[in-house]
Amino acid sequence: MSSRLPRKLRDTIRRRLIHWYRREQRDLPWRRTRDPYRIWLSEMMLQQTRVETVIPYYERFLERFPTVDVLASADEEDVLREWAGLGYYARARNLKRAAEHIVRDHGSMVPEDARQLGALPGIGRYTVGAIRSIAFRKPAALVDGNVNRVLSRLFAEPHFTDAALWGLAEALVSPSSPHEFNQGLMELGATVCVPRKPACERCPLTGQCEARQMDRPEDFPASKPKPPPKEVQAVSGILSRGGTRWLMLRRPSKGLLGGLWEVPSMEGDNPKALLAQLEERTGLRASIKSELGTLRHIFTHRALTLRVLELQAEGGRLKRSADARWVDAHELSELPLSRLIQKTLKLADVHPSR
DNA sequence: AAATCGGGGTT
DNA sequence: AACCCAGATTT
Repeated sequence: MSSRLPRKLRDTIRRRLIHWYRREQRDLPWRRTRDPYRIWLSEMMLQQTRVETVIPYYERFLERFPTVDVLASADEEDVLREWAGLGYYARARNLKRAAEHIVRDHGSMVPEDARQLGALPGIGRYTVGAIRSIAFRKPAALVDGNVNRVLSRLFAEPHFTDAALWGLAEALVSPSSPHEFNQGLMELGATVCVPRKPACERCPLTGQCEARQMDRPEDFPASKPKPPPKEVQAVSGILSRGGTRWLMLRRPSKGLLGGLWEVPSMEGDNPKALLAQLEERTGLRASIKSELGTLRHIFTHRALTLRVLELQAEGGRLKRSADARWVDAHELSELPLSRLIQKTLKLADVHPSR
């Protein structure tokens, strides 16, 4: 693959991109540090998540978990709570598990070695390249959505294979300043070479860009048609005790919203089934007191229509369990809650308070 | 190779 | 409403 990249072109791209990045880079929190732990954290949060969304989470997370040792010895629930609202919660569980590995097996130091990094949970090919190039200044390549778009346009290739893309990235990466080159590629994709209406007049690589030459930047890369999210019905029930405590259940650790807390819920549109499941799981009997309303919530691959009911306690006693609790408004604020549950509680006029 | 896994900003 | 974001993991 590198054989198809003339050395002169490679050097021009490197030089122009790095110069542009030095001049135009945004001032972002993780660009003010070389602490590998902080670089790693930023990369985990930035997976499929925009810079502007991540910044406040990043700052708060580091106040609470300033070092890999603090993170490794923290409770998973506390880690999830700092992550709540950011999405893709497996990232937080993997981050915590990886921190434990690093403390136990690597003397609390984030490893430089690609194999050791890649063996950590939640760290794939992209994140290995990001940590090695940005934190350790190793000439490691990386490919993310931005890099894919920039390279596809540079070479007017609508359907790069992964192998071709990674081969190009490896051939291109600057050995003398890999951190600036890689971040420059991503920065360009994020601020100039954007998916729609790219600002080619501000691009340092217009002279090298084949898509620009064809005046068709938006044709690259070709986007694949994605199936629409599957429509799903669900029903939730709010059960309170004296209007001051509410029944909350912990979701299983794996799968959708794993490890987060929710009100009793189930798929389908059958309130009686919900009541039956509630009694089965908690030992509590309840009836339906009122309809609070309907919520619409879109996940990436699922479109949820949720009926929210107010339940009325009819007896029984809560089985002792780590996964079911009566919580007051303060305790509610200390549980990791997804956006969906935050919306559900709001609809029921239940407000977590610190 | 395709499906799963959140949430939100842009256009 | 469509698109996609500093992707990883499971199936």
